[in-house]
Amino acid sequence: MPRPREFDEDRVVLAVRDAFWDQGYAATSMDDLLRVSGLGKGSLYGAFGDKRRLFLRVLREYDDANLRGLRERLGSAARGVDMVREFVLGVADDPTGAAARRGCLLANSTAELATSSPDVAAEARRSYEAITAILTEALERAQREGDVDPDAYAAEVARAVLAAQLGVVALGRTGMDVAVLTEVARSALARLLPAPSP
Amino acid sequence: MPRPREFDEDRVVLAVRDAFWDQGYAATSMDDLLRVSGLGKGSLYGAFGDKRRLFLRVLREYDDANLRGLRERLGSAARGVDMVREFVLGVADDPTGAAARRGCLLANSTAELATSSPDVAAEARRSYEAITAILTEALERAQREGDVDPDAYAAEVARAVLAAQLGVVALGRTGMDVAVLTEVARSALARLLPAPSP
DNA sequence: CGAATTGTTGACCGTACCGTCCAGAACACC
DNA sequence: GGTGTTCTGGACGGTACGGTCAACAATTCG
Repeated sequence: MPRPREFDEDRVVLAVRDAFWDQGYAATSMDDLLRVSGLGKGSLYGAFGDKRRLFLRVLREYDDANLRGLRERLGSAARGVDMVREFVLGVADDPTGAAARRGCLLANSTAELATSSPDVAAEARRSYEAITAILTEALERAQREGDVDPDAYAAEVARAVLAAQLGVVALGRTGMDVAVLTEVARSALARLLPAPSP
Repeated sequence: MPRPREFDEDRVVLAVRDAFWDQGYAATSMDDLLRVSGLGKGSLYGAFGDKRRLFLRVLREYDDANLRGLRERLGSAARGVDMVREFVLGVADDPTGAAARRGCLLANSTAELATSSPDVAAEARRSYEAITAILTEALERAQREGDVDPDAYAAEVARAVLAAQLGVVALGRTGMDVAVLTEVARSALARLLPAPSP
């Protein structure tokens, strides 16, 4: 009996995500969101609730997509160590530097909102723990494959790798030269992944 | 001939800094700043200009104080490597975790504003380059003192250490357990600072 | 004491904010 | 075709926003 939706929820979430990503949460107005989504006020509020709820949904979907992508890359990587390296080096992959300047929506949001919004902080913990688990798995595989020192504690290395990646993300946001950024990622990786004694 | 100021500029800058630090730039209103500074509107605008100018001044003074502190610690450290270790471990120093949750004003601001404000991005580049230089000096001293592999390229290690510290700062902001955060810092340091072959 | 200069206060302006609400439109089912 | 249900668009309200301004206060110098 009901009237059907005229819009695709996923498209709206993506459009809204980009707005939050580029401007930050507080600096993005509801008018901005209406503009980029193309919806009217009643539709947006009816389908997603207020600004805060919409943002949290966008953030969760962003994180979930991100985790799915990492698991896929782990599954398809030739070697476990490749996935770990790509995780860090990928931050500086775009030669124009645009992706690095944009950074990560989760990292940006955590920095902006963690103090005032426990939900965002909790989401960040959830996401980073999941990433750590994936990296740990990748590193354990790398140990079996002989690419990483089997005596290292994989979970500990995973956390250090995550920290390094987050640092590279933070540096990328400053707009520093992409070549230098790549060098930072490369040198951090070289030291964090202990090579097996031959 | 003029009427003297009734307030201390430095106190105002510190109070305003705390407001921006805790709430972020966009979420802090001019009314908030008037409240925490205790000034009237005319005084604040007369002495510091608009919100944006005031923020940039606060950020610059924060950075300068930060760099001064690092140089002092380098000067007073018993060994160069101690200063480097303290730089990373200090993030998780507060056992209550409050300092870690608060994070770094520069890192928070860069994540929130780098896209929309070139001034903030430039300030971040300036600050991180200066920190890299200080860390490089500390690491070169550590090499002379026999605490770090003399064959390592100090500037490269310095950049990796900075990335690791920024990563720990980012993780700290999520409110994760301080003990775990300390372990992350410790394990990253252990791998980033190549010990000299004995 | 008077003139000149700067600091202070808070009223005021126009705008933009977020969220609600309602009248009408579009469909499904009978 | 009628009825019930949801969706849509925009008008509307109350508030808070950043910033300006003018009147008044405090001081220094002549």
